[in-house]
Amino acid sequence: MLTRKQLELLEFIHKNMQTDGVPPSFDEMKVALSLRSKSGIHRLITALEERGFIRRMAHRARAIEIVRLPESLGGEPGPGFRPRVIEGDRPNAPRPANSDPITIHATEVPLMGRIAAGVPIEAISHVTSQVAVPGQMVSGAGEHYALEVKGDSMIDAGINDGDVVVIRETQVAQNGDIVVALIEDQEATLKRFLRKGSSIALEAANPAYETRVYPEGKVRIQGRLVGLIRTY
Amino acid sequence: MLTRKQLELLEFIHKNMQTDGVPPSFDEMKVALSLRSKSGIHRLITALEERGFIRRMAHRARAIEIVRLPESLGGEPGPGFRPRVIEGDRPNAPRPANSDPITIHATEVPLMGRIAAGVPIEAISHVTSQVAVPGQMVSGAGEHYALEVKGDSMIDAGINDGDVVVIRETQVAQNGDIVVALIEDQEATLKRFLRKGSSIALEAANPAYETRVYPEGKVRIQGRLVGLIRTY
DNA sequence: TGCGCAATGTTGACCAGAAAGCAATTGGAA
DNA sequence: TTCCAATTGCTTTCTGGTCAACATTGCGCA
Repeated sequence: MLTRKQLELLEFIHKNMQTDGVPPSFDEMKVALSLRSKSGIHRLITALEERGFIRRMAHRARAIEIVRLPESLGGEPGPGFRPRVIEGDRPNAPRPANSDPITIHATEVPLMGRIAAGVPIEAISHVTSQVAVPGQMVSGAGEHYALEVKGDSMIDAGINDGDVVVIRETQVAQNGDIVVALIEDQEATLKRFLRKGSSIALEAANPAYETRVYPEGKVRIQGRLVGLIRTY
Repeated sequence: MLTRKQLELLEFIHKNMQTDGVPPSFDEMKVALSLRSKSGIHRLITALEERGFIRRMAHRARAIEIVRLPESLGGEPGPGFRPRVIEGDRPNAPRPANSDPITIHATEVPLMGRIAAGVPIEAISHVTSQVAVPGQMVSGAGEHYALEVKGDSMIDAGINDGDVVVIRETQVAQNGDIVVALIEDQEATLKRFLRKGSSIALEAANPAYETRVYPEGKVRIQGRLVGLIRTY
């Protein structure tokens, strides 16, 4: 599955994680493989990702994670590794009867009901079902849940009626974040968050809706938008 | 199940992986089996893949993986063997190490590169990685794949730059469907499909882009949009 | 014995990927 | 803003994989 160079790099990353605790930077890898340019490393990394040995986040320093090791290295990936085996049915790609379940990097989050993106309709209620989401969407810390969007007030942000949004639970938000906000402990709504002095503006992404401004105490952030899933 | 030659090749690949850590190239296999041509190897490899003994990626150097070995070679491919094990932990919800696999209704589809939603950029290329998608998105028949959207021409349809779209392979489309269309066998683009008599209009969802009309023969539908995944 | 057929062997052309380098740009973080 | 890491574009060289066409071998069977 891997070429010599790819294997060499994977070994190096693995060793580095064991000794240093962190993945190496591109420059460190460059030195380790005696290259003069990082772009070579970049390509090897891409190849490793494509082959499913590592996972990474773009544009993040040292954001590499070893997902599996080739048999020849025969070891477990890093400590704390808990593979979550997900039985994925893969339509039209019949697996040989004897093969193991295919493992997919995904997670399931609870669908907690609907959220208004126009006039607030109803507060977050109970779990209605589970939705699978790609793993990278919920990476990092925090609890996550999903909501179905009702209304068209966020349409200019590419959030349509019927979309499912994935929310990370948090009490804080930065200017410009799209958040789930609970207004006066009553109504939950999905809006863009803007702090203006001591008040908070909740701005729709649709000129037909007015921005509403509340004093700080009236609004509680419940979560921040981290993903969106739409099925046609 | 296997012919003599196929078994011989499989044995060689296995030995090679054990000693070198990497699968042999076609040329190395050619030498090992005393052949004068790689194409014989190509056929044997194809046969082994068909019979489920190996897995591979087309057009990739040394991209062979042994999935199982015939009983005559002693069963298991080796300790530590784990097909496609990919991390999928749920942050803050650790499970006991010995827990059973959790079944999630999800599927993985190959990410095939980028697609222009503005001016066509590049045709669909090769697999860059895999993305997990909710099961219901790819239900029904057909092969599926994912593309990363470049450009803003579908922005009024809620498809933004950087979104990942999930495509079901098909050669036909209905009026109003959003499709991946290959224009003059050259450029792939994501547009709304509209048939007007014997010509086909590919319409952007952004007033800044013109609708382009082609004679029927110039446009080939490659797939239909069935889902969208966005990570913030 | 000779036919059909599948597996195998060979050649050679062709194209794509792997690897490497340098330069320029973008993105994130301090 | 400044720094550093990561990404991307482009080029070159070499290795590796694909494919079509055709020849050969060996086996089962009428």
